[in-house]
This record gives sequence, C-alpha cells and structure tokens, in this order.
Amino acid sequence: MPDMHSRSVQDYLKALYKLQHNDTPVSTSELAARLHVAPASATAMIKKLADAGLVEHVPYQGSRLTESGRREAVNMVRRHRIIEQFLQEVLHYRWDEVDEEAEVLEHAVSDKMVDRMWEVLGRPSHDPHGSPIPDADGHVPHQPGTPLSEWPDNTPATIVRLVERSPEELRYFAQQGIRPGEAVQIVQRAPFDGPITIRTASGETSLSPELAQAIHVQ
Amino acid sequence: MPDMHSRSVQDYLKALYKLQHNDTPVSTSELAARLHVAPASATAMIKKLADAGLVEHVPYQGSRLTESGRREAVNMVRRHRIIEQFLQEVLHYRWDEVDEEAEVLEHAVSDKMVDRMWEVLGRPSHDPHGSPIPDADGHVPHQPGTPLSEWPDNTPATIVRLVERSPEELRYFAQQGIRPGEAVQIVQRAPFDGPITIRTASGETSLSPELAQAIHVQ
DNA sequence: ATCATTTTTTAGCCTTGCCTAAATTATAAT
DNA sequence: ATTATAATTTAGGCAAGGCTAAAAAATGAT
Ligand SMILES: [Mn+2]
Ligand SMILES: [Mn+2]
Ligand SMILES: [Mn+2]
Ligand SMILES: [Mn+2]
Repeated sequence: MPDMHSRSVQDYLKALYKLQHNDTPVSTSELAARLHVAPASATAMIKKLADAGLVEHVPYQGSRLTESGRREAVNMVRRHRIIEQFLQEVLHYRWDEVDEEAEVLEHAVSDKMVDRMWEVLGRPSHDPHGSPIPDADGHVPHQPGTPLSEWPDNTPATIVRLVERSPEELRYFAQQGIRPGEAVQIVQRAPFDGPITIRTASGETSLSPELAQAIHVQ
Repeated sequence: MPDMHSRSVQDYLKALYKLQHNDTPVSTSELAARLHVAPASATAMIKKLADAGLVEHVPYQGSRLTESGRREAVNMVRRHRIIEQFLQEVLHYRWDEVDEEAEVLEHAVSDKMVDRMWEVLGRPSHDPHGSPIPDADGHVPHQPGTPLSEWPDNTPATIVRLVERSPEELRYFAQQGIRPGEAVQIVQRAPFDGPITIRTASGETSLSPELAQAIHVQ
C-alpha cells in the first residue's frame, strides 16, 4: 500500500472524512469551502480520487470515501494528532499553535518519524485538543462527550475536547479560557438558536450555537 | 524577507551553494547532476533564479549566487543541520539516517519550529556529521580540518567531519566504522590517484580519493 | 407545471517543474 | 584553421492543481 499521494490528495481525503459525519454523501461545495478552493477545482479532484478508487462519486449528488479512502484519511488524522501532541510536549507549543504547523508536517514526515514521535511521547492516546489518536491499523477510538450546544442548562460539565476548526477559533477559545479539562456551565440560552452564554473559571462569554458545537463536554 | 520559495528553488540554491567552493561559477551540468534533473531543467530554473535576483547567470558560462541567494542557501543549510541534530538527539535516529528525513523537512518546518528545536537541543554548534550549524544571521562558522586525501601517510588523525553526500555513502562510512570523533590513519596510498587504504578502530578499508575527500580530519 | 435560483460540472487557461529532441555555442583535437 | 565533441540552451510537451466563465442539472417557489 504505497501511500505516496500528494499533499492535495491527502488534504481532500481528510476533509471528506471530517465532513462525512452522518453518512449522507459530502457535497462538492462543502468540500470546496472547507479547502478554500473553487467548486470547479473540487470537482476535478473528486474525479481523480474516484479514478484512484478513493471515493465514490455520483454526479450532482455528492461523494463518499471508499474503504481505502477512509483508511488513508484516518491515517492522516493519526499523523496530524501525533504531530500536534509532539509539538506541545517536546517543543513547548501552545495548544492553539499546533494545528497550523501540523497541517504542513503531516505531509512531510516519514512513517518512521511518526512512530518515533509516538514512542518518545509514551504512546499517547489523545492530542492537545482532547481528540483521540487513531490506531496505526485504522481503528478510531470512540470519544465520549456531548456537544455543549446539546448540554442541559445550569449543569456543571468538564470540557473533554475542542473539535478542530480554524486556528482563529482555537485562539479565541484559548483567550476565553476554554480548554480541555476546564469546567463550564451554560448560564443562559437565547431563544431561536441564539447565542449561548457560558461561565468558565475565567468569566462569562457568549458563543454562537455553531461554535458551541465544537466544545465537547461530559 | 519573505522566504516563501518553493521546495525546488530552495534545493537549487542549496546545491549552488555547495558546488560553489572555490569561486568559479557553477556549471549547469554539475548542478543538474547534483539534483538528478536533466540539464535543460536546470537551465530553466537558473533563468527563474536569475530573474528573482538569486543568481547571476552568464549563458554558456555558469551561475553564481548573489548575496541574497547565498543568504537563503545558508539558511537552508542551517535548517537542515538543526533538523539532523534534532532527529539524532530527540528521536534517536542514527547519523546515517538523518539526512534523508531532513532533506524533506527543511522545506516544511516553520522558522518558529527551527528555533524551538535549536533551543531544546541546547543551541548546538554542529550536526551529527560534524558540520557546523550556521548562525541565524547567515554567518557560517569556520570549520577546522583537512580532507583525508591530503593528509600525510602514517600519521594518526581524528575524524572531525563527514561532508554530506549521498545517504548510501554515509551508510557505507557507518558500516566501515568511519564516523566523527573516530581515529584514522592512512596505511597505504596507491599511485596515480589510486585507492587510499586506511585503518580505523574497526579494521582496514580502501577508499577512492574521491570518497576520502569527504572525510575531514585533524 | 413552469420559471427562477442554486449547485455542480464542463471548457478553456495558467503556473510550476519536470522531460526529450533539436539547435546552438564552447572546447578540444587535428 | 577546421572539425569533431561536449556542454548548454531552446522548443515543444506533459502532469498537477489551481482559476474563471459558461453550460447543465437539481431544487424551490409560484
Ligand atoms: Mn494538511
Ligand atoms: Mn487537534
Ligand atoms: Mn531538500
Ligand atoms: Mn549533515
């Protein structure tokens, strides 16, 4: 299984994997938006991925990863998270800085180097954002936790994970004292899917439900 | 100083820097050979580098780096050597394994990451092959040492550096017990630039003068 | 059922960096 | 001083991975 796919191919596979939460196919425009690419560019790439047997594509309907595509996507997620953990633990990066660097390095480091990092770290099971590190054989550990947007009001909770999104959002979380391990509580919830106000150790903040979805608690 | 040059550009600059030992311009074919590309490809790239003000090129004569080109080349050498040292010290690579990984990573890691690696290593001055690590401001420390090919016969010496070449050659050196810090001595020298026989702690070997030039002693 | 809007695909173009084959220039040998 | 050889450049192509503009299909609203 020669994983010698290009950086672009690897990023497309990872994006498809993350967008395919339910099991409905991923739309071309979602994918394009995620990767900051024109829809036409995504269409062209999807065709190549389909030819390579990495996705199944029904024109005008959407795309889903094949088993082989999923395997490579999960492997990229594994690499990404191990690198993030390494950057934090060994090179003293902050958890809101690791993603940017890992986004590049995940395509550059060898399998050997990923293994060494994992060993040096003591075989970690989670990355700095609380996301689980998949096994080398493609198994993704189940992650307990509920999106904060679905948590009952005025009920104490602990942040277990911040689902990866943009670096800006992560920096905003960091700034607001929102980080894995921290205690939170929903103080107020505006009607009609309005902003959710939460209290953490460092004060109160209002978040859009969209954003509150990225905070997983328990 | 936006160093956002492509991987290819960076590798061409580094190659030019290493080939330009004396001060005669570097020939296009030398450069092409070093980078395993066709001469025509090197010509095309040289033209782009010249347009970007990184080299001066006289058609049919050769190329030499401008000051700005030299600066970027030296910076790439710095990155390469810091990464090599990091791979050896932190990830337990052997010194004959580090080059291959560093050749890729040097283009992928951020300046921040290079700085962190250098700090975590305790600001090292040399890489695993005994080559000096240039300063961040482009100054290259002078390296004492003489090519073994020019060392007097039957005179004990210590290896201070193995000048970087192919991974295969480095692995051969490792296998023959030739490594920085080791004692060597020329036992015999065949006439007409013939093979040089040397003795190390682990036995005797014959090397071409070409290869013996890569071993710097003192 | 028809029309308007949105989504997706197609068509055509661009840049980077490589290639081979053919010209051109420099160098070496008569 | 030619002439042969070697080095270098030019010409013409190719694959990846982007882009915009135009066509086509799906979706939603009268
Ligand atoms: Mn990436
Ligand atoms: Mn993460
Ligand atoms: Mn390189
Ligand atoms: Mn080295």
